[in-house]
Amino acid sequence: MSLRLDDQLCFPLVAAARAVQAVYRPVLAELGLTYPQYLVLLVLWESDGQSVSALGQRLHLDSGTLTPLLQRLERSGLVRRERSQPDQRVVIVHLTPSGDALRERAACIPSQIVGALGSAPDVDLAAFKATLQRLTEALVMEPG
Amino acid sequence: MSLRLDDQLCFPLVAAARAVQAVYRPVLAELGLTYPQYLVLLVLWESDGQSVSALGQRLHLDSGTLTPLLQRLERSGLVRRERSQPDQRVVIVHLTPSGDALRERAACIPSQIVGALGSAPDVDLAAFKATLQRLTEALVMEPG
DNA sequence: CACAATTCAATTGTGCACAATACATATAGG
DNA sequence: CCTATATGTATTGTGCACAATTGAATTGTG
Repeated sequence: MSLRLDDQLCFPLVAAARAVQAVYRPVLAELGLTYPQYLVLLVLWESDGQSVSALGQRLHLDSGTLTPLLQRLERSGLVRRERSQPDQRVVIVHLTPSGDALRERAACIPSQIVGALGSAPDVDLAAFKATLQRLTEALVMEPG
Repeated sequence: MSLRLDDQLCFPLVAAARAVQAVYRPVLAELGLTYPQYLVLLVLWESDGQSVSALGQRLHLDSGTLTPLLQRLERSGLVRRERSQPDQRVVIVHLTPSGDALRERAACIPSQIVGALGSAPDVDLAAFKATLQRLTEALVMEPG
């Protein structure tokens, strides 16, 4: 194994992740969202009223990342946070009506993004995604 | 296109990038490096004495990211920054002897990482890397 | 019941990513 | 030469990622 940048696997992966987020950025900016905020909303649109730790498991993020992010979403009026009655340690995140309504405005985003990605030729998206998921799962289970 | 998290391409990509960086983290911590700092050193080990903007082009990073990162590497004694004589706007980054010497200690990193990734079965690394690079290039050239 | 261990969120601190701006230097046109 | 424009880095501000710690609340065990 060499130390040449072009021989590394990780750099293309990280660079691609940054590049794709850059495609989302202007689209999401119109909704006043960042990409990680959008991910949180995706999860809540699927199933509202989840705890911080449940969101963290789904997105592989910890409370140090989620707490301030959720506070910003709360200041934007998109979510509401409240302690669970049965377990006061747990904070449940709910969509507000405005957060729920944003779902309709976001509906067109996936196709917009796919359109922008369309110029990447000959990429088997399904297989590519499967590879990414296998890789992530293998690493998350890892030594640590 | 749906808004379900599992249907998105981008999230697996971003999650995989984070997971791979997490594999590097403890390995690089022994050298006192972060992953982006390691990338900068990879580029300098290939070819010492590059400008900030040249590093930025190679790594797709701007001065707002690189300037403080390089200042930290300078405080660590691994690089030296000096203005180019012919063009005083340009800052050239040089490896110090200690930065150059670190290359030997880093030599074993790629194989360590490949070992950790080895548990991700059935991933054709070469094809996967090619896909990532095609994707990144297509996006970098894009509209913006 | 009491107390230890665990769980969950929040906080703090460091570092990266990027937009916007500022500022110095360099180059070109007149 | 002198000014307009372009270039290269640095700075500032916002937001994300993560380690480490804190503190409250819950659960398990004796």
